[in-house]
Amino acid sequence: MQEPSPSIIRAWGRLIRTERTVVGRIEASLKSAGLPSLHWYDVLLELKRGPGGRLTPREIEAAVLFEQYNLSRLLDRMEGEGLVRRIPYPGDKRRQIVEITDEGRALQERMWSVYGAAINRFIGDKLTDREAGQLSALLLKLLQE
Amino acid sequence: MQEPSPSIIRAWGRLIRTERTVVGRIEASLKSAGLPSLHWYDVLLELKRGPGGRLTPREIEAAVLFEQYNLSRLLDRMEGEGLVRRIPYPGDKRRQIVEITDEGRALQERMWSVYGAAINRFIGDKLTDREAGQLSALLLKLLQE
DNA sequence: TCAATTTGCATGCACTTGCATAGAAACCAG
DNA sequence: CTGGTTTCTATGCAAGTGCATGCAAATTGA
Repeated sequence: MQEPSPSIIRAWGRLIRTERTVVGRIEASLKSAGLPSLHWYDVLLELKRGPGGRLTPREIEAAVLFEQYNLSRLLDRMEGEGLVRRIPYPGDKRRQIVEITDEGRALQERMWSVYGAAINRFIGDKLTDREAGQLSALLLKLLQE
Repeated sequence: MQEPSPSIIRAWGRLIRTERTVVGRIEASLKSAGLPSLHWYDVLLELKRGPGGRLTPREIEAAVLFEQYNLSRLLDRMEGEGLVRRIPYPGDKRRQIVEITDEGRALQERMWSVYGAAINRFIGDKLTDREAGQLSALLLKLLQE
């Protein structure tokens, strides 16, 4: 095997470590405010953005990169909390539509007030907009293919 | 709350998504080679680097950013597989020393041949060394504090 | 048109992680 | 010293995740 170059290895290590650290900090902010985790937020936000606050599980899955079975059970829990509602998909009985409830919208907003502040604190305060743009561009290269 | 700027939000989203995607690709490489996960590798590598192949759990924890209870149980499993050995810490009966075994070293090497190749493929092929350096520098800023 | 395949979602089971806390040893302040 | 505190590791229990597979509905193709 051709050894990866030191700068590549370093970048990879930093990517993992940084993600873990920043996610940890942000999750801690949410938790200490008594709010659920980022996964819940991701789903709520996607739904809110979807047409009429609705998406199919497959669409959510693609947007947030969860496994099908994990999303299925996450939706169970969120439905149990009254944050989303599953309704039948007209014309295809295999599929379903997930719709965000008013309660779900309210939670998304409450979460954003904490989450947004955490993003400011743990990212916004550390990078200029220009640097953030550079970072996004570099990360995009890794997503290719 | 002061809304985070769009470029900050975008960078944050990319960070999570990229990490998730690349980790997923690399884990898939390991799995399809019948090898254990990155967490195991991280522990093996830290130990191998430690003096005499030894570290305390706390040292490993700090290096790899695992939770104490998760590391404790991961070490149980690794010890069960004969990759690692726990030995008493002289002079402090609360503590312990974890030592990598020959089998552990062998596994670390087998994993690296797959892992290193995956890093090349999923990162090395997508970034120049110069870009990797820029990425590391930007991520380092996020780790500060 | 209908058998075979694919698609969408759910679920049993084992494994892993999070949380709280236990228990033992070491440390520290008076 | 010694009683209270801190440090280090382990663990019971609940929650979350991965894997394989199930079932039902839709789609495909000979």
